[in-house]
Amino acid sequence: MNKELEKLLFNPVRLKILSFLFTVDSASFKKLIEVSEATKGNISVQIKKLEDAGLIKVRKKFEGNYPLTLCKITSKGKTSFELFFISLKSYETNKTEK
Amino acid sequence: MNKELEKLLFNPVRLKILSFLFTVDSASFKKLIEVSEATKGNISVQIKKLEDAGLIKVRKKFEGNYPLTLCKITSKGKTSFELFFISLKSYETNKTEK
DNA sequence: TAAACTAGTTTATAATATAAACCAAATTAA
DNA sequence: TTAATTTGGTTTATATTATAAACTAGTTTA
Repeated sequence: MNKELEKLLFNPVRLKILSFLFTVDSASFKKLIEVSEATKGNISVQIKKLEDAGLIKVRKKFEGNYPLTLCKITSKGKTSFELFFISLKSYETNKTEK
Repeated sequence: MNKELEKLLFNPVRLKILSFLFTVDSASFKKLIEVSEATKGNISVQIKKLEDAGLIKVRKKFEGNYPLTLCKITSKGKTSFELFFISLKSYETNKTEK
């Protein structure tokens, strides 16, 4: 996994978003606020970063009268998420060598 | 695990340092540069942060004619490191719920 | 029609990461 | 012997990032 990608995912808010999208495949802006416990402004920025990196796809539409932002994980997002945890393992396994 | 601590460990360089100290119990500044692949300035700052948080203990002495900075993980550091990975699990387990 | 709410985005500021510059002393080379 | 280089760091300047606050644009309610 490349450095850029690791840096992107080494952030609680982005990792929570991606982690959640891994399970549900699609979620609203509102839901992501709830899941990540971050502010709206923060979520807005982090969604954009994940989108720019191609890890999620964002679709904006209207639900009734209100705007609705829907986020979906991409296949790149899925493999990146998995790779990230594989790379984390190398930190953790030190524990067993104590 | 509290928010401050999580934030402190949600950083590749600091996590690598702590992770390594978990295995060896004591390491030099030089060794930590090698392990973390970060610059001297960066390591210097991150060591201070880990020390301020009480996760590592730093001892400065002379080895022959040269200064030598030795870092050692504290018991708080050990439990923090373990707790951090336990909390990460909650992100990762989403994968299985797909 | 004014107040409050929804669903966001933008922006200002504070915090952080990092490289670069620096320091003090030791070593080596000229 | 003195100038250049190396060691083992620290400090600082700058760029990046995170975040809250302010804002946008429209909707609903009273």
